[in-house]
Amino acid sequence: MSKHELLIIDDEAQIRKLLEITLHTNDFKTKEAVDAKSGLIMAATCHPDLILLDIGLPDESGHVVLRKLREWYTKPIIILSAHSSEDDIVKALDNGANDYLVKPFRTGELLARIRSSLRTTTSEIQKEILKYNDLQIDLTNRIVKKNNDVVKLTSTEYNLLALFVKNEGRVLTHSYLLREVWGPGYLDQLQYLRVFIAQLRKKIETEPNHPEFILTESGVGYRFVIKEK
Amino acid sequence: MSKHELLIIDDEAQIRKLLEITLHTNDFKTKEAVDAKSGLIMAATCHPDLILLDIGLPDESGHVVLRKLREWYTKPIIILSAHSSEDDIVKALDNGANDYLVKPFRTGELLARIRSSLRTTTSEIQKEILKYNDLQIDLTNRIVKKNNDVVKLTSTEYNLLALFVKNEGRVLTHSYLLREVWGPGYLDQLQYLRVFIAQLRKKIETEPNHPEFILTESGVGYRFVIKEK
DNA sequence: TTGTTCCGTTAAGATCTCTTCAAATTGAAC
DNA sequence: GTTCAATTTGAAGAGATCTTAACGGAACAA
Repeated sequence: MSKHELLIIDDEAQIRKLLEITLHTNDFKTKEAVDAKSGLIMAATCHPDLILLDIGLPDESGHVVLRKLREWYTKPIIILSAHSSEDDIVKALDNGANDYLVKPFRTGELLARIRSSLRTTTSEIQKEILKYNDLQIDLTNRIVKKNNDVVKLTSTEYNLLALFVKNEGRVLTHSYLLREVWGPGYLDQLQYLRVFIAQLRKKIETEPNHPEFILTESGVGYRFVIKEK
Repeated sequence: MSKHELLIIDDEAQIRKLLEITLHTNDFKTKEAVDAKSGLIMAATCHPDLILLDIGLPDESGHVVLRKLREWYTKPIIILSAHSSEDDIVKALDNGANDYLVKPFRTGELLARIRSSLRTTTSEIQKEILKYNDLQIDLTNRIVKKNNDVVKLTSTEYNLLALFVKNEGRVLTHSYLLREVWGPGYLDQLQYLRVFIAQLRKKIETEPNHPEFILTESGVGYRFVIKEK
């Protein structure tokens, strides 16, 4: 689980401290800003995964900050506010806020709303593209490229490669690979593995007979490694 | 602006009536269900753009309904509940709810939260008209053109194409396509998919037997790609 | 050296999956 | 009910993928 970085924009030191402690104990990283101006700058420079924005800032209304952020910032913004009037809430939500919590808020609820917001916006986009020298693997789109050319893999070849990538650096035994890719009924079909390893190497290795990525661990299995150049 | 269709799952006739009136005057279409069982069936058959779910249903807990919905339903779910305990809220949000409103709620706020939820999940395609070489797709008006001639698509064909366009470059598995276009009860009707892919290709591809846009990923699904020329 | 074991490579046939066409069925509009 | 368009079903052939088996090479021990 990669740590999400949140930006807190709030002028009250007490609230910032509370948020910081709560968020850190729940595995989030935080950045903090005390007013609108520094908040906008910090959002632009550190690209947080989510912004907690106080609506009552000293230098400028949070509503204005929200509009300015939304000109370019597409990730979730949760409003924290002492005002609970319907007008404020509707205005904030229509200006692009993802959620609105009235102070004093319950920390458990805040955390759940943060998780919910992060979930909905990262599940769609969350592009997981891995690059190993001239080999590039896009796990969400199921695309593999070698020297920027798309490599056509069959479904079994892809499943095998994905398994290797997810266990980079680790030795995967013959039986583990067979079980995961073909199923528990194929534990003795070692030959399948040999054939498919050969095919994969032919497609993704620069020199298939001197493999750089898929190494043989004789008598045990195979290992996918990345040699940094 | 195309009308969004919302599904209301609530056992109180009074609330349903209130929601119906509020939503209709704000340009939403609604469907209604009075208990968990009919709610789940209706969600599966009419594919609403958002679900308003009461947590206190007569036949089954809303939490259970929420979990069952989230096994396949990916669009927003907003919880309406008489309970305001933090436990309930956190549980619902962590089970996949996008928002949680405590009854009695303010209708203006509800509407703003609905708009906010719909915005985040449909914001992907803001471009009005998409142009891919000689293929042109207008998602807001449901018009598709090939070489500037309007292509007549049936509703199923269009839904399929729209789904591809929204997920350009990504492999969409057979089951995903079947679930999104036909519904979760059609996961084994692979043949439907094959027939409709063929029809779509005949209509939008220059050479239907050498597809340029809709590519086959044998054993997995299909992928919509744009080859920059 | 010889034998053994493990691994890599290749290619042909078997099998699974996809495409295509067409007929049957459904459902909506009149 | 009739008509028409759309969807569903079925079936044959084409295509892609998997399976199998045969062979050669490398590593290692006797």
